[in-house]
Amino acid sequence: MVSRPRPVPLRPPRLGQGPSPTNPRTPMSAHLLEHAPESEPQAAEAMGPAPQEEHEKGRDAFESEEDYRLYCLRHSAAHVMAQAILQLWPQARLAFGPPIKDGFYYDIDIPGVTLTEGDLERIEAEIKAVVKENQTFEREEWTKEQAVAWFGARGQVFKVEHIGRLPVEKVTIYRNRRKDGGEFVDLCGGPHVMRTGQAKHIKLLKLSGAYWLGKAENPQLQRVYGTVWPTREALDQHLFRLEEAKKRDHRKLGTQLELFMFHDWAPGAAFWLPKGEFLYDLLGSRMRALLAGSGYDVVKTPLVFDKKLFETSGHWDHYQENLFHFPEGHFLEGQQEGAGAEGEQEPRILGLKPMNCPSHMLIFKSRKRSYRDLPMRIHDQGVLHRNELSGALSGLTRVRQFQQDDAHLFVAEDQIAQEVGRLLDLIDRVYAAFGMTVELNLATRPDPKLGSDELWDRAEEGLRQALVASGRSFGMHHGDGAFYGPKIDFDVYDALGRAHQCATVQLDFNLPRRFELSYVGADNQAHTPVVIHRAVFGSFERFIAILIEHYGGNFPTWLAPEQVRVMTVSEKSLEHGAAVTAALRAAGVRVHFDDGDDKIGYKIKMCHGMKVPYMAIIGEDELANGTVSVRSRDHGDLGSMQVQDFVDRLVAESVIPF
RNA sequence: GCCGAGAUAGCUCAGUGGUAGAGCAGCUGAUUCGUAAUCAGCAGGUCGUGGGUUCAACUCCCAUUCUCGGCUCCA
Repeated sequence: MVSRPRPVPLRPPRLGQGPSPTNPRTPMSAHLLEHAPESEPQAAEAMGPAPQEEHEKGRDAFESEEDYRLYCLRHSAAHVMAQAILQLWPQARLAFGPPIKDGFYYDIDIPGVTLTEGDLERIEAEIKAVVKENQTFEREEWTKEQAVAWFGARGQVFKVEHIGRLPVEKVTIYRNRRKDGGEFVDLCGGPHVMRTGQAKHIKLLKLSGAYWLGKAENPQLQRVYGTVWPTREALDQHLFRLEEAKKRDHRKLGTQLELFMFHDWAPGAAFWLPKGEFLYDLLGSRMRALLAGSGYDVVKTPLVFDKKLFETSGHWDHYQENLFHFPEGHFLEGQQEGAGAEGEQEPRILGLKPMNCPSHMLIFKSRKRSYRDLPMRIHDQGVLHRNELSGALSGLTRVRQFQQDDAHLFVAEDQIAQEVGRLLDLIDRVYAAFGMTVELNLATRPDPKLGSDELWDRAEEGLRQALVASGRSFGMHHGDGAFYGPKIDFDVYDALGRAHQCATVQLDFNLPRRFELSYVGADNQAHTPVVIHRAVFGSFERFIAILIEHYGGNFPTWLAPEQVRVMTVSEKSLEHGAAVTAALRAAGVRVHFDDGDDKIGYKIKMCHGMKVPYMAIIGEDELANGTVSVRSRDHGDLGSMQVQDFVDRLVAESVIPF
């Protein structure tokens, strides 16, 4: 029952992390300090004075001064935008407008108005006016009665509702006075920057829907996203970074590199084309081999189960909306009415498994287990289906059919620390191979939870010990564990500094109980094992999407579906080209021979488009000398070398580094 | 599922009620060429699907499917 790892929002890259070929980051702190560049007179004003101090969320809440100041700036930008929107649509009702990673948003309801992309420009123009006025953010404290009266009189129903929920005596409000005598007043805990002029480098990005308080039964609001930075340069860099990310979009590269496709008739399920299937298979088979050699039992389990399995696991009650299920038998159009007639037995209900864990419980339970069998590790790359909401599907990152490098470890309580230690090593080893860094956090007991405090104490302590023993630094996510057990959250950072959650290690006290698992201990008594859900890649689909974007499609030689393209200069060298191709192929190199009659420049251009790591150019010189002229995708013309040297080089670079 | 946007040739895209276009890719021919696009010709689309309005619909309206941006969900 491994929770599906989810992408997490962009985070800034950490120093010293993996390869950052296009690491666009500029040290922000420089801009945020007192002395701004001379060319940016506004910036001196913008970043000079520290943000206002008297507020609920203080400096201490942030990791760095830089984070703190950006938070204030972005929070303030949301106010500036809200003011602009109220100028354009006085009937607008404001909900929440928080700062977020790289920017801010504001949720707004404008009765009778649906914002369009074109409106963003209008709002931006109005924002410029507010920025230019350089209004002061004036902080005031009001009683709740005052605030309710003020916002109520102005139709700000969301603010009024929110005030009612605030567990405080007095609320803070921030006031901006306009030159035309008007003013913008917003309920807000702060903190803010001093003046609206500081939000000069701002850009609105997109529109979307969002529910009031995030609940689908509540009214839907319009959310306007924007980004704001201390300097023009930082804003431009951020916009450039967004463009870069767009170029690396796995959906675009997936088409361009012929890795996978989708079809309307199988929404949320990928077709893996030969080159994509190569990646999929390489990762899967390598992982299977790796695990089989380190004490795992590799299995394959059914896709379709009687609903009883899911009733036992609890999925039927708690996960049914994501479960594909159907009555056994044939679906005949027009015959549904007759079903369930008197005397007829209810058809058996079948479901497609959304997770592997229940099947693994059945395997454990299939015979009497001894403490000598533990830890028992079952690995399964079975096909899983989850009926995700149609609007949630997105490329390979959000699909309905996928596979995981999933395993369940059945352990005795006192084996938790050691097993988790092994997992940390494994996860490090794998992510290091891709040049990705991993950050760890221990997620502890939530409320409500299953199991006694003593059990949680021991389990959390086991995880903590494993983390400490590994020598890795880790943080705490208090209360973020699953209700059935604590877990370790892994944040994996890619080349663009974006964090993803792929790997997972979760303890589970629940499933062993539901399936009534037990093993015989050395004391000849029955004991309940603890289950550890664990995955390294998570879903192959999403991991491959991350890899595509991490490398920008430029896969290293060991991973590239096509490693070398041999290309002839003219038909005079066809024979030598074929011989070189054969030599590479005989050595196991993934090679394609371009023997067409196009010019060599054109062949190179096409080959670059497919991001093949090496080109072997074969002309009359190479024919005469028995050599190849090698061009690298990443380093250009490497000159000529002996065929065997080239083959050796490719073979050496083909070693899978994990 | 909800809000918004979109769907035109294999790909990227133009086309605001009057007979569907471009570039690349493809095919055929010519060309045999040395490190990021050789030339010419040909072929290719029921404009996502189904209804409707209209003399006339890629274009306007309705429904629907899928995709995208978010929300939501992921015990």
